[in-house]
Amino acid sequence: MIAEAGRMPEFSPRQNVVLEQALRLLVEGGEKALTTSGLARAAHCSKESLYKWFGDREGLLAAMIAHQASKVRTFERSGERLNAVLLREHLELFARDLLEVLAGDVSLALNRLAIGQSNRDGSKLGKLLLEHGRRQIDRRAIALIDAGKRAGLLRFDDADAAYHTLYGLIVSDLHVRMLLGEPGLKDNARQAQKAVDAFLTLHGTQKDSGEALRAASGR
Amino acid sequence: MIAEAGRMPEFSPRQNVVLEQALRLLVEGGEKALTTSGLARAAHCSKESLYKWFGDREGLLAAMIAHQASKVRTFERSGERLNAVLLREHLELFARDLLEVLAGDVSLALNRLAIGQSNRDGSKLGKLLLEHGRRQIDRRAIALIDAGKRAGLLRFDDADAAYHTLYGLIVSDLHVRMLLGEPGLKDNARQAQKAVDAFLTLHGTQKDSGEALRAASGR
DNA sequence: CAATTTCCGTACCGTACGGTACGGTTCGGG
DNA sequence: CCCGAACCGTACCGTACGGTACGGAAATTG
Repeated sequence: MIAEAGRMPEFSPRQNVVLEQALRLLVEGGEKALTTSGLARAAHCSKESLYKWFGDREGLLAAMIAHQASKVRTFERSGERLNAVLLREHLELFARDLLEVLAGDVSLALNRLAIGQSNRDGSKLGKLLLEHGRRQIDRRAIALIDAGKRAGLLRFDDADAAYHTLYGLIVSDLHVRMLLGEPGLKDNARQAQKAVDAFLTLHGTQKDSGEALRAASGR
Repeated sequence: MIAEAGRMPEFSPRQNVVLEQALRLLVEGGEKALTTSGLARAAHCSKESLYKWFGDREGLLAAMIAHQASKVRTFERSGERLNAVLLREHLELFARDLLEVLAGDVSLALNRLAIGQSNRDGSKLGKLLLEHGRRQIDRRAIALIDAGKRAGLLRFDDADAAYHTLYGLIVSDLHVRMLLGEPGLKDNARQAQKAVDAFLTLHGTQKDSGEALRAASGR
């Protein structure tokens, strides 16, 4: 173990190119299309190098998840002072970002891959995907609603429970439906508004309606 | 096409036994464990019979979904007159049933299977799973909340949207987490209560708290 | 420039899958 | 009782995968 944990592995540029090709193959053709031979051909490298760099197939899959996660850094700017309008805007932005991320090609492909493997490998990939892909966005949301509580705009006992409520209101069963092949929503922004309205009805401290606030803030 | 639609295929008893074995193999070992040879061995039938009965592998998977769906008939008793207590109880019962179904071994295995195939076969299995496995429970819930509205106990514009809200409050991201290999909840009933409380806060017409109602009804 | 390491492309190996073919057996109808 | 259909068990075929081995090219190092 090295002192600087959390950002240790990180691959060489050449390896990143290979991982990018691997993701492309996975997105285009699913798990069956991601073969060692196929990846070597597509990325113009040798199978021998693949096994030297990533160990075996599972190591390659794990590397793909880590690589993808390293591309989605979520910024946390919690500097500004919150008011009701700002909180609502940040919540809606989070909701739209979440819906967009979940509907992304690569996200869906990786989730399908991990789910497909999750009952024969002891769900190692599943754990990895949840930790790498989810922790970032979870922390952003919890930090936001915690700030809302400190500013007296939200009321709840358990931040984690409140966050799960928010998540459920935003996503409902959409994620699973998309994983099963259904198309996404026509209007993510509308869904984000509705979800945040409901969330503020449940946990907000002010009685103003979403409509009124949106009218007041000029959209 | 035969006149009696909706319950046409239905397999012979022998075939149902084979399908049951197929589900067992799938639950125990995932998709990789469900091979034609393995199934023939486990079910004491010949591969030739499998191909005669189900066509090919995909036909077998579809038959497994249909077979499983045929076992989960949901009863609709909408006779009795609704009041606030009764509505809440029915909503909580629905929530508990939903959580229990989603956490079931066979349900998780079939969902994993369909999701794993959904980006290489045009999501045919995904459609099938959503239609067979979901329509029943969706209709039960929508009938319930529609009855709630007719009884003046619920208020909403779009029953479908309200149902999706209820679903999100009950399930949140739990289904995906379980598909990825995480264990389920410790207490489904508690989660069901919380979700129904929130749903009634959003769409109920009466201001009584869940706590008060539960105390009044003696649990 | 020479030595050494890294890498590529290909060929190869064992295995296991989906699907087919076939001989022997069971079983129900005439 | 006999015939045909359905079925079982097994053997077989072509294919494609994960993983390894090897010879030669390219790049790195001193």
